[in-house]
Amino acid sequence: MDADKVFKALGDPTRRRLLDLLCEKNGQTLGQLCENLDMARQSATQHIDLLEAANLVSTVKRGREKLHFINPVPLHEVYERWVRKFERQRLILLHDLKQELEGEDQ
Amino acid sequence: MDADKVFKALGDPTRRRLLDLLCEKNGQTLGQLCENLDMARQSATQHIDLLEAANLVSTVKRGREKLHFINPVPLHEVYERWVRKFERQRLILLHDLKQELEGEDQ
DNA sequence: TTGACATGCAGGTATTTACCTGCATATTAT
DNA sequence: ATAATATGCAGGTAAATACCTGCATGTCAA
Repeated sequence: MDADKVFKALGDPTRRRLLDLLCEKNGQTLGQLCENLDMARQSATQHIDLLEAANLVSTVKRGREKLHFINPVPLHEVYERWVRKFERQRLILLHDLKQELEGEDQ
Repeated sequence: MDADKVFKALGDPTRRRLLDLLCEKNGQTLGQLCENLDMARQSATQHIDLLEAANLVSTVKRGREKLHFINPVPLHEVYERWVRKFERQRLILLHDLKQELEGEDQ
């Protein structure tokens, strides 16, 4: 998993919209996705290229069409690497912050 | 939660390193963090500003020092909004993809 | 109170990003 | 074969990003 590519891919509203669109209906063509985007098809392609580079979307050519599918694995890995670690320390960290802030008053 | 700010903040190795440093030892000063970064202090400040804007880090002034604390809440919200949704559909989506690919061969 | 220390603020630059337009290619349908 | 359709490829531009340097401000300690 390339955390950089995954987070950068997710750090754009157009690309998150694309993932949401594919969540609603998987396997859509480029044209179908573009209907919901309000930008030139070529621009959408560039966004999709980044999603593919982050391995968040896989594509399959069918004739002249390109079908797009979500790959949830990198998001799962992001969760394992980043979220769980923070979750585990969540209460501890909040406790530290509270103590530090209280220390300020004394 | 501003997904854009959170993901953009996470989409940079220096900022993820900062979060890891704070995970190791919460409440570090700017100077302490900079010792581990290999860039000008002013550059590190700009990264920290983005982490603060994304609400991933909170700071407290103590005398001439600035202490930094992790806030795990936005990561939790990112998880709720983005990861769980995809996890839920994980097997279904892989099944869809498998079927689509098999359909290609026929 | 003066010097050392920790941080803030103001710019400047090179790279990356997010768009676009124009044209080329490949596939399907008539 | 030809026209319509779906996508690919090659550039060009404006804005955002990630660095930097230089100087200002505020705090502590001798």
